[in-house]
Amino acid sequence: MHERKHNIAPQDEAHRIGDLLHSAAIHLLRRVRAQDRTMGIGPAQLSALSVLVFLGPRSLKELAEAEQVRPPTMSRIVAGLVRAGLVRRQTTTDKRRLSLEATDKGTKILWKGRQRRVELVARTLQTFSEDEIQEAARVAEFLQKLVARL
Amino acid sequence: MHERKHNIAPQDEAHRIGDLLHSAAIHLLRRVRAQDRTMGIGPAQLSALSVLVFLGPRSLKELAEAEQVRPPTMSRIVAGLVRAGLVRRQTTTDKRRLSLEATDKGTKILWKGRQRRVELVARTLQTFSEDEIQEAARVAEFLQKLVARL
DNA sequence: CATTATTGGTTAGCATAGCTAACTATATTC
DNA sequence: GAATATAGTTAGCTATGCTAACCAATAATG
Repeated sequence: MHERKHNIAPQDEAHRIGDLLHSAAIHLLRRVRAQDRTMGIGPAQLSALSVLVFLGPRSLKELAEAEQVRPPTMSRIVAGLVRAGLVRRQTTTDKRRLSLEATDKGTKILWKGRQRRVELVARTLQTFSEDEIQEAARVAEFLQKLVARL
Repeated sequence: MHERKHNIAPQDEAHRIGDLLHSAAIHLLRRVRAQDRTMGIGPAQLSALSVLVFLGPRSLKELAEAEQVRPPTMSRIVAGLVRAGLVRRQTTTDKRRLSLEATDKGTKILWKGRQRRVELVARTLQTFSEDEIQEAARVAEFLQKLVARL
């Protein structure tokens, strides 16, 4: 056996890190979710709406895939958004398909919601030092890279 | 106005980072959640169970606070865990209060679930270089610190 | 070109998880 | 001992997840 004093086996380390990330993600979202409830739109609706606003119109299936949920689930989420006047169903040449797009109201609401959700994290970050904020930027970018590869 | 060429205003930067973190957290959990469903225990139950396993017995109220949910919500989560034989309700000297503790079965299930959830992240991490894994470790620790201050 | 298969979305029905309001039982306080 | 406070539960609402079963429209195939 090789000497491994202060070295953890890489796969154990990967698990430990995965664990920490997972836990951090859960708690971050729990905190943020509390902000969401103040405006009458659920987290799944807000997330789906953000896809339409930032990535543009999508079919229901595409939206479901982007959001990692099944079509019936997305169908209901969209129904809620349409009911609230935040999303429009447009027909296309292929009459099976829908083109889902955010309304102006939806776009406005999204920005406001986004602001609120992010506010909490941003406020906390502002209590950090300059150096720490820079580190936070690196952290966020790394996470983005990681999640993209997931 | 002061010269600010390559410097973004700190509060904007904080918002940008908050946004990235928020988005990363959502997508990380979406991916991981798919793994969860393969074993018959929901995310809220798993998360509550993990508190009991890793931090020890708790009253219902304490558990609700740790998990950032209201007591009635936790009451039902616990009911599910008890029904599944993963958690035990113990009476205490104060007969209003409960001591909730994980059973052996609960502890075993948790470890298995945890393994699966983390697996995906760990597998992805293993495709990274040594340096990147070290960076990931710093990232995870920073996030932990951030979330703790939230 | 008619039939069959595939694809896109919805509906129905189930479970989990979040909430508030209202209730019961026990402790605490005056 | 009576009033008040605290711990949990129950009831009832909404939102989100799923699968199975369905309809409508398109694509593929004989």
